Amino acid sequence: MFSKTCEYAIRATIIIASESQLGNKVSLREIARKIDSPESFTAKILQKLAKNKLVESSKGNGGGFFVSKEMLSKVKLGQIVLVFDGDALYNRCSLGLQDCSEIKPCPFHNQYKPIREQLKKALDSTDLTNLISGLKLGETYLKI
Amino acid sequence: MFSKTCEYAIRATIIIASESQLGNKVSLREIARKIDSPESFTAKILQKLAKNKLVESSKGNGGGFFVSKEMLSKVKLGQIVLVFDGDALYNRCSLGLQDCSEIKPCPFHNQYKPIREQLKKALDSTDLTNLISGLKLGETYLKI
DNA sequence: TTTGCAATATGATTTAAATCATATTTTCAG
DNA sequence: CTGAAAATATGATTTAAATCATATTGCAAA
Repeated sequence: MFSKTCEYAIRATIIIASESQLGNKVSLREIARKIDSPESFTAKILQKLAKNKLVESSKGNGGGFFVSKEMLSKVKLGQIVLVFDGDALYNRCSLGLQDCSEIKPCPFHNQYKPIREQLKKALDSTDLTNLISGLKLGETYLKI
Repeated sequence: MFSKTCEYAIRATIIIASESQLGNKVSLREIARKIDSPESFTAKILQKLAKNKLVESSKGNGGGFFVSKEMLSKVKLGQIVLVFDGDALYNRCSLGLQDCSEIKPCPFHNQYKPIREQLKKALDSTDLTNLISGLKLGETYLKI
């Protein structure tokens, strides 16, 4: 569904959010290790996250990645997906037709529509707090 | 959502089903033209469809691709997706975690689960007849 | 039984995604 | 004010998906 890069981005953001709630910053090295992704690849992803203000970062000794308290509830999963995979998931015709729309639906459009809407809703209503709350409680996991 | 190859495959199958209902066979050339896909690429896709018995084919003069009446209701959209994209859509963790499961769900698992099930249901309950019925009525379209 | 049409088989190329590597800049601690 | 830690910037490589090209096989009609 999501690109691999996007999957990594989401996992990285969850790590950052999770640590931030404990008051910690996380370094690239630590994130890469925790999401089992090569460092230089992870670096690019984190840069993009930071540039798009989905996470914050500070350079230098003692620096790292983090999110502020407000961001925990403001940043939605859908925003991460949008940055890394664009709006294809939301708008692209499931059969790849250029002209597919409400007034000229493709043969699968009407069956797919409610599913896409449900997905959109889930992505846009899930914020970072939602994603990390289960982790602390031991109800959800982020291990490979 | 689907790979491009899979999208082409679905469109091709719809064309074939649609023509079959009128008693016609369709040639590779015609299909490629109608789904706006290069011939040699389309050829590979059609071969795979035929090999997996999702469509039938006959060689030689007057030959072409077609589906029998029974197949129109037996072949489900989900089967085409399975052949071309595998079961990733059904089983792969949305965050790419190997261990994600009901007992060790990832942070998005529970939100995603109902959506995936709805999608699975839609794919497995949509047969070729469903896909072509709207076309004849002018309610759905397959043009680029 | 030959000829042309049409599917089949296989391999090569191109393109985009994923991954890897290195150099630069910034910040803090000492 | 210097050195190490850390993010940032950019480019190269690898891998997989998508696309292109050509040769082969089978069928049916003339």
